[in-house]
Amino acid sequence: MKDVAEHANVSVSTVSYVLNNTGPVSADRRARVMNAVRELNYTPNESARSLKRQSAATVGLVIPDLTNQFFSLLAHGVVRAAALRDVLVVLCSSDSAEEAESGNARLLRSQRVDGVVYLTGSYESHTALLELQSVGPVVLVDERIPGADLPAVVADGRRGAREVAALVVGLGHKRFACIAGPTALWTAEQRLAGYREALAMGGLDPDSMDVLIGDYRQDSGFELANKVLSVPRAQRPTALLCANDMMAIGALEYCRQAGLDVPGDVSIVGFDDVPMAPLLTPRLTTVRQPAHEMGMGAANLLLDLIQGESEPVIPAPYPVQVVARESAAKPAQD
Amino acid sequence: MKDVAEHANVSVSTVSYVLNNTGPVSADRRARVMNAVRELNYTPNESARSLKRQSAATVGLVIPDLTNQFFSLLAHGVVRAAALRDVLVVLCSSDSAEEAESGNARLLRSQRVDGVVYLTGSYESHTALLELQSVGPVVLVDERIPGADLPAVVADGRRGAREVAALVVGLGHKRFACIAGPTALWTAEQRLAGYREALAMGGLDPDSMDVLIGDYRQDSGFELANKVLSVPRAQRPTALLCANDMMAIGALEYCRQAGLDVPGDVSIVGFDDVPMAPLLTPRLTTVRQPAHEMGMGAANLLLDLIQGESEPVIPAPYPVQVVARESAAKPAQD
DNA sequence: ATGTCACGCGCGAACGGTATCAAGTCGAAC
DNA sequence: GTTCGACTTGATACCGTTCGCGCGTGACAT
Repeated sequence: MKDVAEHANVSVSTVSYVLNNTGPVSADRRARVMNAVRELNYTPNESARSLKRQSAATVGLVIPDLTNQFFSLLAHGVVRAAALRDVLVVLCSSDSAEEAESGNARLLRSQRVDGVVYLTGSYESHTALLELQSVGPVVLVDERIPGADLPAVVADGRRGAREVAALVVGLGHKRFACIAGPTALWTAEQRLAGYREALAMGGLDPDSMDVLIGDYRQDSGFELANKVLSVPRAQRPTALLCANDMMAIGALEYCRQAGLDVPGDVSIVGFDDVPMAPLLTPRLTTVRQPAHEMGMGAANLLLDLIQGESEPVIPAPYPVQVVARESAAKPAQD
Repeated sequence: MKDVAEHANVSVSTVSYVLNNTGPVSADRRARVMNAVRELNYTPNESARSLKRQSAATVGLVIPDLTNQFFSLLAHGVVRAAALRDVLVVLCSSDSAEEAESGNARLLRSQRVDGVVYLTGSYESHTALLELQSVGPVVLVDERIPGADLPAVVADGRRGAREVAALVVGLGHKRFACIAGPTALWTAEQRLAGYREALAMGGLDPDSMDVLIGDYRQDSGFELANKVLSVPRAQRPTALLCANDMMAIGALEYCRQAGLDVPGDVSIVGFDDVPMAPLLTPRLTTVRQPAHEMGMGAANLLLDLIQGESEPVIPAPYPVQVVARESAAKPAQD
């Protein structure tokens, strides 16, 4: 920068002024500076900037499982929105407990990021989250924590669940089972509530539905499907409501291995509408969440929060849409 | 830090010494400092550190398409390995041309990252890459650039392609078509070469194979399958070699829509073995690349390069493994 | 008992910017 | 012709760390 100043015959402050568009600089000096910058191929040192400014133009993104396409779509949205505002994104995996802990804890509190977008997965320790919050803004995605009122970007999961379950009820199913998400998770709870509402509205007893708790991963979908479906046909549920697509995929896989026909023997629906959903056999009936938009929304919300200008405008729940495919159909006539 | 020093009745330099384990410090002073650190809940300011040290303990990761599970697995490997060495990862999408350009260019040259792991996708502008290289180490993953001798982490794609093609040849197929990757990509070329070798070894004329150039995305797989398969049955290839799984999935989807049976009418194989591959119908025969390991390998290589101590030990190509499933079978008897 | 030496420790100067504030220039108005 | 003010510009302190030096003190050898 000193070089640039010399080269342009001005002082460093002037260079700073033109680079940041702060302070008035006459046209010719500005031009001289710009030329010098170009000739010297100069780029400001961001470390120095963030040191002085006490902000890093960087946000953290903690994500439970990149393999879940719903999360990668979200991540992409975050990266995109951040890039549009000239902000970098550092990626943290919270796949395992240690990763979550070691990574997140030291992350924020070292001035390397100005805030974080937190996608919460199956594993949960809210303490880590609250600790994060003490250092900078945190926005939650696809989750909401009842106690603290953290800004959160969510979709209308309850409604989506209700609608997709209503669809299945409308098909004539009577015996339901549900592979739910971790009870600690608000969204999981919402979806379950939605399912039950739909049953009730369809004149069915919500309590008759078998509820199994999964962890949003494919494996647990497989195992729980095994548990709930490997019973005599007469007691077997004819419809399986899965709280996300990964678990639905696991359930589908179980059925395939167990020789159960979907939707002939059992209807299965998921939640999220990951890109993979329409590629399965049968194509998965599910509820579409606008993952990419939610990611962008979260990033923008966080950045607004950080800049602190517009006070936090927490977005309304994003609309969801049930997409009916082939994995749910009329139950076989008994 | 000054607070810590005061609180422990030592000078700031002493604090720095104990925090970095540099310089000799007596036991009791060290203890006092540690206590003060704990009591004050102090964390060093990383911006200041990187300013002084001229390094950021951060690497960049540029990735073409997070939705492709092969890439997300790789990304996870990179993040994991980096975390193990206390290094942050900033994520850059090179999904579209502008993203690639705006993101990458300013990324490295601002001292915010010490190097980058570059996953090259379908879109390519080597110029951007070379520019990156002028500022810090760059390691390529799943790609190699003939001209420049960049350190690269690759799998033995040629061998994998040869073996999977040999498998299909062994099944008795005679009419082959291939949906290849972009010709600009070394790995794409390697795989194609492998396919041709296998044909030759099987006594078939490699030039008889129809080669279509895709871009590694699902859509192009669909379209090219359409192009090559929508011909009278007698001329239709009985085996379709796809240079990655996403395109194979597209091809599978085309067959489904066109009413073509796989593998009855046409056998299809992919490359990568993404987690989704065994979930398709039919389960996709493909070649497994150790994506996670490659990601970790790349990160470790990059970090070695950055530390500059051990001179770059470019790893040998990672072994691949053909995994035979159901999408390739004997051709129908004519 | 005294001179040396090594080991611990603290001072102060960078690292590369930003922003405050005082100084300087110039035109206009009295 | 002088004063005032608007508009630019430059010098400088500081952001939080790291690290090269030099100094003081204890131990050891003579």
